[in-house]
Amino acid sequence: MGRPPCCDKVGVKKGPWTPEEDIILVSYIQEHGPGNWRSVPTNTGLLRCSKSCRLRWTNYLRPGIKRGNFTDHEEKMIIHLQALLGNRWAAIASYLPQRTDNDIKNYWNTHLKKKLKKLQDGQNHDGFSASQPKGQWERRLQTDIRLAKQALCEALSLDKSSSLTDSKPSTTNVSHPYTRPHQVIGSTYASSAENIARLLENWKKNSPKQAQTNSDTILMSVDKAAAANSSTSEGAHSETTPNQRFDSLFSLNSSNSSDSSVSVDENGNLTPETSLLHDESKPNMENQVQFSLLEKWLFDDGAAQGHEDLINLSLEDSAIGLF
DNA sequence: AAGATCTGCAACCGCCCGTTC
DNA sequence: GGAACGGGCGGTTGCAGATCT
Repeated sequence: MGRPPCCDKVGVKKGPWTPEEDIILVSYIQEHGPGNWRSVPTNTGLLRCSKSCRLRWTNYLRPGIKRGNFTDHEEKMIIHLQALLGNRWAAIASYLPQRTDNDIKNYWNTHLKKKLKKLQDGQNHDGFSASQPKGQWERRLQTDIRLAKQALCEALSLDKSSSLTDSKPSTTNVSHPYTRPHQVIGSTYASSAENIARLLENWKKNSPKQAQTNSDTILMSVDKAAAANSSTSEGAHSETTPNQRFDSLFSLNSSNSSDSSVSVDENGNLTPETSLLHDESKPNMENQVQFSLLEKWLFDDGAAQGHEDLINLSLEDSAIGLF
C-alpha cells in the first residue's frame, strides 16, 4: 500500500483560503517559524492539511513574493532557464527571487507556451525558434549551460565569503538542484504581512459586511499574535490598542522591515526570528549578485558568442556537472 | 441581456527523496 | 536495513472572472 495521506481526509477543509485562515497561519508562523507543518493544523486549529498550510505559505504568504504581471525581463529569464533546466520550476524560481515556482509554472503554461508556439508557427527565426537548425540551438543551449554553471560557481564562491551563511553550514546551497540558492536575510515578515494587508484591503472593499462581521475574529487573532510576540519581540508592548497591534502586524513600513539584519547570538546561532527569515525567503544581497551574474551571462549574446571555446562541452556533461 | 466559451490562477494530488528512529 | 514520516516537487484540476456570440 502507498503511504497514508499527510492528514485525515475527514474534516479537512479544502478550497480557497479565507483571510482569517491566512492571518491565523501567518500569526502562527511568525511566532514559531515555518517548518514542522504537520503540527500547524493541530496547533492553530486550522481545518487544513499540513501540506495545504505549507503551500499557502510558500506560494502566497511568504515574504518577498511579487505578484502581478511578469516583466519582459522575467519572461526572457524564464524562457532561457526553462530551456536550460526543463520543467524544474523550483530551480527556475530560485533565479527569480520574487516569484514562486507555482507562479512561474502557471505563467509558462498559460502564456509562454502559447507565445513560443506562435513564434514557431510563424517561422520566427529568433533564438527560440524550432526552425533554427538543431546544431545551432544545441550549441546555444550548451553555451547557456556552461555559462550558468560558471555563474553558479561564481555565486558559490561568493557564498563562501559570506560570514552570515558561514555561521550555519549549508548543505542545501551546493549539492541539491532543487534547493533555492537564495536565502533571504534582508526580507522580513512585514513582506508577508504586506500580502495579507493587500488581501484584507480587497476583502474589505469587496465585502464590507463580511469584513465587519469577521473583524472581531481577525483582531482576536492579531491580538493573540501580538501577545505572543510580546514575549519575543522587543517592539511589542501591552499598551497597544487592537488597532495599533493590527497596524503593527500589517504595517507596510513595519519596524521589522528596517530591522532586517540577521542577529546572531554569541554562539553564532541564528535567533528564532532570524531562522524564520533565513529559512523562508529568497531575495537578499547575495541573491542579487548571483542573479545578476547569471542574468548577465544568460542574456549577453555577445558573451555567448565569445565563449565558443566553451561549447565543446557535451550537453550531458554540462547538465550533470551543473549541479 | 444571457448563455457559452475561454482564460488565469489558486489549490490539490500523487510521487519522490531525505531524515529519523 | 528498512519502515515511517515530513517536506518538496511537478502535473493537474476546479473555479471565478473575462470575453465572445
